[in-house]
Amino acid sequence: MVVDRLGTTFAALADPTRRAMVKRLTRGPESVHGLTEPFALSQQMISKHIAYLVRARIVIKTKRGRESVCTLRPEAIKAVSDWAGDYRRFWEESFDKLDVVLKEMKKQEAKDGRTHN
Amino acid sequence: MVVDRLGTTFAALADPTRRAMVKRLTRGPESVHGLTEPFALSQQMISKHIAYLVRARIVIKTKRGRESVCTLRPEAIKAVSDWAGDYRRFWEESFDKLDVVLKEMKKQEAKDGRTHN
DNA sequence: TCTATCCACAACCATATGGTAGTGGATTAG
DNA sequence: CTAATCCACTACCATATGGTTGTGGATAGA
Repeated sequence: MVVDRLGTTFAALADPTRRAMVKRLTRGPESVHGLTEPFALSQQMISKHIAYLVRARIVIKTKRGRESVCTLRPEAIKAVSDWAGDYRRFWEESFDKLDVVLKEMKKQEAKDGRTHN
Repeated sequence: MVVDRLGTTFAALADPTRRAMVKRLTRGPESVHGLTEPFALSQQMISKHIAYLVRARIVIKTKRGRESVCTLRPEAIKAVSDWAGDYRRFWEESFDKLDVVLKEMKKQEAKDGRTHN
């Protein structure tokens, strides 16, 4: 896997559990234990998932007493948004074309007097 | 892997080769052969990568003669954009807070008369 | 001090994926 | 018809990851 930074970010976000963690962390920092509760997964798996998020720089982990507190780094998610934003024009054009096609089809249907089903 | 639809999309986009393919496909549909040329990868690997993109519904493949033509589906990338957009408010708030912190630091520096380096 | 809690580390297994090599079907060009 | 091109399919290997189990360190609370 020749995975670059953005690729690591995408890979980390591919797992629904990790995306749920990210969502939860938007409410504020949370301990590993706090992140374990809603997920019905072992503490070890949660730690592993967090490790992936940390490696992708989506989350920062700091020790405070016997707890490890996880904090969300917004830059990583912004990078995803920026990447997708580059394709905005493409899909907007595509949807415009699709719109044209749909209108053509409707016209055709009107001529045919029925659909192709 | 309990990967849902969006997860499959993220996983497909984790590979830089596949993201490069997506970029190329914004210029219009392309045959498998056409996608092979710029990547210095075997035809088999390109086919595999395309298969992942197809499975994630990012690309549609249609046969035309002896060629398979790949076309980009903008909806999939829009889904990524929409996902990241949900976090927009979070990171904008975060950056505002960061801004405040930075200004506080500058004030402090002015008082100290020097930086902490 | 003693115990419970929070967490990390290691070993282990199954599966998905990145990558190579070989082959053969289908279509196009000569 | 024959050869070259485009592409899919299979087998094979190495590694990363999802997941479990067991364990032990460190801290907080009694």
